[in-house]
Amino acid sequence: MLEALGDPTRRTIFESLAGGPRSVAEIANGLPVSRPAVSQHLKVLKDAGLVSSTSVGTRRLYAVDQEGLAAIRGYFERFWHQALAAFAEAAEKPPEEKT
Amino acid sequence: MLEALGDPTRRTIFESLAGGPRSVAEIANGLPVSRPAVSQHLKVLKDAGLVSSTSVGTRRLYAVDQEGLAAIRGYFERFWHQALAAFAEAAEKPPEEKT
DNA sequence: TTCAACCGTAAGCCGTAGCTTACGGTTCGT
DNA sequence: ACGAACCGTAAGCTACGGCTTACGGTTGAA
Repeated sequence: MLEALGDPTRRTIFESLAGGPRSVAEIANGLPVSRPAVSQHLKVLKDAGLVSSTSVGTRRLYAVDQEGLAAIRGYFERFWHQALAAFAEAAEKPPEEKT
Repeated sequence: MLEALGDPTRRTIFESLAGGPRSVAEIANGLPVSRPAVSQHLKVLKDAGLVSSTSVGTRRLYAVDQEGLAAIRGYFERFWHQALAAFAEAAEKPPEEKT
């Protein structure tokens, strides 16, 4: 899931969807890559559950998937708390390593 | 920064640091890769500002960098709110596209 | 001071991710 | 019914990322 956002181009595409749904051609304009490339990236993002698509006429509108974004948010939230807890615990028992 | 967490192995390493500081050899044990590989991954994570290291004797203890983690957390937090705002706005004016 | 433990870096190989071009399928307009 | 607009997928090339092996440097112990 995070590997989908690892690629810079894909992350740019994802961020361009934050302002609302967009079509493939719209996204491709303003990007230094071809339209098929964008299409492939969108497929990856969709498989990762980060975006959703709806057909409108001949166009295809892509938008950020709320659940997917929430999942990532939750991931880092948990990570954050866990790291804080470990840090606090290590602050109390300073010399206690070796395993 | 997110591209550092794109690689699965690197993400595993990062997650293994959530429970507290660890040495390179400790991390390498339990992973299906060699120690130098772990070392290289740690370098990437460090350059990305996600981990920090301290020398203890001949060992090197790596730990998650609070600031780096906070930065990522903030990134998704902002993204989340922005996406919500765009979604709410789109819910009011249904037919209003074309740019 | 010599040996062992622990680690970072260089060199090199190999798989794959990302890009482009080319093609075929839908859908709307005329 | 024909053409144009919009898009997804296949094929193929290239660059790069991740891994291993090999080496050298530093620290602590005997």
